[in-house]
Amino acid sequence: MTERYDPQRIEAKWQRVWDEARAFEAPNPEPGEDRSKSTYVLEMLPYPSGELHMGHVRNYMLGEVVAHFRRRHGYKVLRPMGFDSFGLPAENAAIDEGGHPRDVTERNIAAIRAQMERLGWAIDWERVLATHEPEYYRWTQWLFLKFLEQGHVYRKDVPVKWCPNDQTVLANEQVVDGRCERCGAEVESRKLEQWLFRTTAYADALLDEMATLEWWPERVLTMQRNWIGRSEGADVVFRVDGEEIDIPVFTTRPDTLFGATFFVLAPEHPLVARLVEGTPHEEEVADYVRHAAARSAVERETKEKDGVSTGRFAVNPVDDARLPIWVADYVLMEYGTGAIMAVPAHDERDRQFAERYDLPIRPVIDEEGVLVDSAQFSGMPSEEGKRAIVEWLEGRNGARFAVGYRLRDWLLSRQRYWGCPIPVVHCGACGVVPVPEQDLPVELPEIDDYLPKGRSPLATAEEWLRVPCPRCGAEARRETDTMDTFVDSSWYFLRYCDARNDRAAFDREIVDYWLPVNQYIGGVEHAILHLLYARFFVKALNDAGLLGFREPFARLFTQGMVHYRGAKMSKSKGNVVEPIEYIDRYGADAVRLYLPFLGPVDQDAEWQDTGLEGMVRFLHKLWRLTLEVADRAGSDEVTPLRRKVHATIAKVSDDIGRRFVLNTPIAAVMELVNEIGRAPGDPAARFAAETAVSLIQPYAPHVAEELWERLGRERLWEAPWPQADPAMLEADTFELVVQVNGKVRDRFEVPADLPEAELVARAKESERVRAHLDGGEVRQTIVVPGKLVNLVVG
RNA sequence: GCCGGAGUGGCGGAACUGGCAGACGCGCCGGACUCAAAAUCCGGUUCCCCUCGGGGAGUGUGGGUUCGAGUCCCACCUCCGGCACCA
Repeated sequence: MTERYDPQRIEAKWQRVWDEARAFEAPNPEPGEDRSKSTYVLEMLPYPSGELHMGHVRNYMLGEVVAHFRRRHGYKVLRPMGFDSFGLPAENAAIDEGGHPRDVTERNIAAIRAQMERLGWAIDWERVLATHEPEYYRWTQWLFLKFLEQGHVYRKDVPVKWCPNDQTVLANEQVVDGRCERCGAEVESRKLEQWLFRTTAYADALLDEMATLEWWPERVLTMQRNWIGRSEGADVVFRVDGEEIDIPVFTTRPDTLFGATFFVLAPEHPLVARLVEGTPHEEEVADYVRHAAARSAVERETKEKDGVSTGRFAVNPVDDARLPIWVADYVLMEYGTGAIMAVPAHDERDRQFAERYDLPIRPVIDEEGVLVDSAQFSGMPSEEGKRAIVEWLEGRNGARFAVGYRLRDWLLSRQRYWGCPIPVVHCGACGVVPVPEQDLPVELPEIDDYLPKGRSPLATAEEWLRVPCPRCGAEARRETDTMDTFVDSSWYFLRYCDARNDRAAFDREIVDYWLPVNQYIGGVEHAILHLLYARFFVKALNDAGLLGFREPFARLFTQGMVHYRGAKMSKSKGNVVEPIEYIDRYGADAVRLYLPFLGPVDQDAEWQDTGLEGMVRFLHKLWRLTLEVADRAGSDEVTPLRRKVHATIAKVSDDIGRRFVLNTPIAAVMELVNEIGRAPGDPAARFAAETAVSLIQPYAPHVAEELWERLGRERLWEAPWPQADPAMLEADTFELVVQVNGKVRDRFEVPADLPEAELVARAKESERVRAHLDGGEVRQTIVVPGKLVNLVVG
């Protein structure tokens, strides 16, 4: 009777061993150390929301396998972990349950870390960080000031999206269908002076440098491309008839300029009031503007197009035609210049508007795509016309080529407590003054009430608020807004490299050694914002000379979600499966093994309890068979099982190392173990078991380590990865497949070195093949060496 | 509408450059062990026909290229994801 596999006992044992051996710590490089044998494996840092869930396990298993695999290939592996610990949920929990958001957060971090340790993840805990710690956000603030100094941050009075429920300003990115991404409340519009990052200045860099990201999923690149939304066209200047006022418009269709029949301003356009002042239209237009402002974003998009006339005219620079100027909210102030030339013949939206208000429609392009009724440009293909018209106008200062972007600047101010304070002081005399570097961090004050009431909760901390101006010494006030948490997570991967540095955010030499990240792993939900912001940060820091690279993540992998009972796991649906329950029952190794086995890791997958049991059965089998063969003598005899071992090594190594496919390696090892069970007396059985244990180590390291020890070996975590012997991959016989007209009719063993002519002869001798020739003549034979013979019969 | 991705057994899914479709796991069926059951282990399992041997069909649909197509090309259908009053 062999000893039973007891996961709980061996898991605790090996976790202790690894801990004492500091097995997964990655020392920083000596000066000048070659970075080619190092690798940085990074998973998106978790938000500490309480418990670890299956999605985390699936995510971190990917990094886990890569980290073990590369370490055993001789790489120095950096695999850190941290917590994205500022943010609304902790603050809301504190408001609901009382207590400080910090206490809620730190309790959650401790709980999650304990569960991660229970899973035995190969993480360098010496580098752990949490973004809410002053040791971290001190440098977030320092970076903010650096950005300010470089002109990447600015303040602006902006109409902001305001969530009446969360009492905070939302980034454009956080508004979905006119509703708050977080709570679903309908978003309102307000004017506030806000801090923004000038991300638009990097629009082209963010777009162009995507070309270097060959290892990113196509869909993520597409999403980023769509998000930046670059379109080429021209700025064309229209003059208000009878006034010295020029209004530029952005258009991607300068070829249709001759088809413009009216002109539209967004209701928010600064010239609207001036154009109608003192005219009979003043009241009607003011009315319309007021109503448009009150409309929700949803309403504005779904309703039928409407607008009002200003009674004014704009002069079309191409033909001096007088176009009536309208105000309509289908024109957005945020895109282009907030004004458009309307070409109802060639633009669907303009056409709808023209039909409703009976405005003229003038086609200027025929079915062949050639310009008509366009003065000297008539007869030109429209693409050529675009260029020609702009060039012609350019000479008369009426237009210039221009590029429009969908991307907006990143609004980073938040009127909330639980975030990184913005390190500036407002002085009546000096204006906005940065907090001097030696006074960082500006720590969060202790306050009683975190609930925002239309202004930041920090504004209630009277003593904290009042400071002397760092420049002139007069009484001044601190900035009371905090930063969007995306700021915290836009540079954490740099901090990991030099996590304990208390003199700088990071040392450039060390960061340049580890980065770019060799493999970044996370949810596709971060495909746009987080990844775009992190890329922006790195580019800006590179331009400031703080980094030697321009893209943070060389290779990206986005993993799918884990579903349960046909739906996304969520607390409200009550279909959450807690990893810890399964770890208690079946052990960490079974849970670790199951998540990557579930299906292709880039796709969503369904958790099934019986599936997990299959993993438990496999581990028991591996355990039993390995102990059975453990005290056998080794043998070099070449048997089918020995060949199978080498084939498995090749398959597993290729799948993990080159293709980054993590489920099929598990299947391959299972297949090998099944073979051991079927050939118990095979002289290669011990070698096969040893290899199976070694190959499964990245997935199930505890049981693998224990069995490795029982096999008389030590320290599997740093043992070299097995290598397939190429000679063993080529058998001296192979199974020849014989086809007739492409259909398999027979198969039999033949020597591997048989010449082609002989293969064909053998194929023709087969009785089963002859039965299918139907007396027909073999007109052609196709031979694929080592594989098949296909006889073509006419 | 535009862009990206995917359609394979009862289920999750394998099949890297065209070459034995269905690896591995789940489920189901049969067997061993057991007084019995559970657990465990072993075997079978694409569908249809067949007495054995075997035969036929088969990767969303319709065409095409090829000795040979899940894989390549064309058209279409369905599903998933992203973007969208973006001028």
